[in-house]
Amino acid sequence: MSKSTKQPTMKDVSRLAGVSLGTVSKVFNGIPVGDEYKSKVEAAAKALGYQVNVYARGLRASKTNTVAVILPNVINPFYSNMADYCCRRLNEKGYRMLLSTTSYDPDTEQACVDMVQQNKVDGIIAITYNPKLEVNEDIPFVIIDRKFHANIPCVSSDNYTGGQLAAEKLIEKGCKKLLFLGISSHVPGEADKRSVGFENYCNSQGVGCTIHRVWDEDGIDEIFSFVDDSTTKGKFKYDGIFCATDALAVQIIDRLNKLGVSVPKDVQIIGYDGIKIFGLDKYPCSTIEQPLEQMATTAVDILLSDKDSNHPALICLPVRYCEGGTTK
Amino acid sequence: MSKSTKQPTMKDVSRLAGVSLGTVSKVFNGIPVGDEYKSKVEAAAKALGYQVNVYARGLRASKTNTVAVILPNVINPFYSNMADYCCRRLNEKGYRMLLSTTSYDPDTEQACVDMVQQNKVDGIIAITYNPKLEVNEDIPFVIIDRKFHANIPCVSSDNYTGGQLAAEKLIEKGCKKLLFLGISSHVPGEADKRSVGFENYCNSQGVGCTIHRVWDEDGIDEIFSFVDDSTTKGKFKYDGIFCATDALAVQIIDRLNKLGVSVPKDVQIIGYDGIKIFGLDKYPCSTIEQPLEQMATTAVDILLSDKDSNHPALICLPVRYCEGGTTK
DNA sequence: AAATAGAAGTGAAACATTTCACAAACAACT
DNA sequence: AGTTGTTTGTGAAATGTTTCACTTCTATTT
Repeated sequence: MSKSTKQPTMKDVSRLAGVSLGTVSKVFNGIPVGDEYKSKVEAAAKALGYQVNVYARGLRASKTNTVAVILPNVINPFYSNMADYCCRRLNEKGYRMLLSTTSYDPDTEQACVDMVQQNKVDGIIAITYNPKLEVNEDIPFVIIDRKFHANIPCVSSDNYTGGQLAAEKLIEKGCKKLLFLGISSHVPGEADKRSVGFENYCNSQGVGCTIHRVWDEDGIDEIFSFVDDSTTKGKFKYDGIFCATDALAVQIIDRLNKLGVSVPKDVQIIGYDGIKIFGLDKYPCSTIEQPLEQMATTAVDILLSDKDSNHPALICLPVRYCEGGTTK
Repeated sequence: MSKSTKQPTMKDVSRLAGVSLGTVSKVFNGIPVGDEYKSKVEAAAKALGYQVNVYARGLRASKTNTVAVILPNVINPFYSNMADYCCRRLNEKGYRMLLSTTSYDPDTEQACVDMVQQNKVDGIIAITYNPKLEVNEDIPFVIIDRKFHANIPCVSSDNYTGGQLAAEKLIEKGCKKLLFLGISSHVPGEADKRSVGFENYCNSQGVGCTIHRVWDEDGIDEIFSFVDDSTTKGKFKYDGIFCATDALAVQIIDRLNKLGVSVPKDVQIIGYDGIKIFGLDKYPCSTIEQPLEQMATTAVDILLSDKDSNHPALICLPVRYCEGGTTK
């Protein structure tokens, strides 16, 4: 192990290849150069084991080959999957990933964005809920799940259709009294459209539906008491629930079981996300699955694509319904 | 939004503060400097919104304030928790985290280590299974769960005691015929001690135990067929199982249920890891919990501590037994 | 009071790259 | 053949830090 010799520099390469510094630089930046020169440089670089110094490059040019990914955390499977897929795609494209977690704290979010901006990363991918985030317009930025600013592309799943789909499935499976359960942040995001799609579809089919949404500061207890209040002697008022996330669905199922309400016999439940139980290759509940990998890949590709080739400001990727045992 | 002016440099700060460049540098590097100078510099820096340029610093010095974390992936909760806790601790200490995932591929692992070394990160934390990884001895390196080299500190949970504890609990709860199930990599790691502790404790108590371990290339199917073969008409040969990981335990439980064997009535199961089901604040099975946060924190602290203050080469952090409904 | 050691500030050099103005070579066109 | 235009290589300048050899200043000792 250990090969602790000093790294060769471009100067070493240029000397060995017998060409100028500028030519070596061109070769490594894909700028056209005569074939014989190019091969001389490549041979010399290989012989020396040369690799560009990221810091020197970062200092002089703006090219750092590093992209920052900013997420609330990386424990929640939705975020960690996102991080994983982003990392893979970035590495494929020759980029490194700088990961920051914010714990949903607006100050931390701003600090991350600032830090990352002044460190001249080549771009930022973020999931953030800070309504007044200050971002420098001339650094590539892609945001996930929230339309934040006209000029900043947003990648999300097709939340509206997902909501519709949930309603369609529950109705198809015989539900008559539907309920939506969700926890919202005060910052409007794309996920809000889930309940809208759900409600609209119910109305269009003449099926009654109740929307129960709480603010995140109230926490899940608020929802639990709603569920408790809707239950009398093991009978639940509704026969179909659409939960805004799988995590919520799992908790609701747990709560209902404790109340003696059986899923899916007494009430059918559909979640949203499509996260699999770890290890097992199955869903913890019936769900509307988001194309996580495609979302991450799309975010990276847009970020890294030419700034001028203007992209749609909002990219909704298709969702699909997945059976997970909590519907009939 | 958007404040797209050029970043101020140290020169700007020195000009505004009326001091030399060197003094400004000292202030930002914690090198002693007269109080009045210090406050002048700090005031000027604040007024200008100055922050050091990471790339210039990385070029000149070796200090980059960046640590690379190399993991197989960040989807498996064990790894993603690790990444999350490492990130938090690093940020607390003023460092950034560069995350790379390897998919267990030795070439990728080596490539990550190389890339990261020549980019002069300040240190590396890794979980890797590459037996002949080449690492440069003079870059701080901490490895998790595998004693890799005499000079490289390893952080792990106390696997041996964990194995003993699992045996103790199962025996205490009345099991007479014990079984260990595990998937091993060909590269010896700390996790191998789980079965050793388990077996030794069984022997010391005169309780019969079977160790069934397969190589990772055989995959879980090998274990499934062992389980199938040990079952006749809904009767399972053993009454207590210790699985090397929770992920495995969950799958075994699933399999046993399908065979008509009931957990924990017919057979009790203990896993290892202590990962919680997402969203829910409970364990998917009874388990030996690793102190994940403490492991991450310890790894970071050792990495960042003085190189000279020599640490123990192997740090085993304490585990504990957690009830998860798959034991009586 | 003089001498000296120690502490603290200074400014230029060094770090490894990219970029830019320029030179050289060559082709094409009158 | 002379002019023009295009392409391609060159080497110096520039990027924002840290470091280091000096200088200046203060305090201590005799």
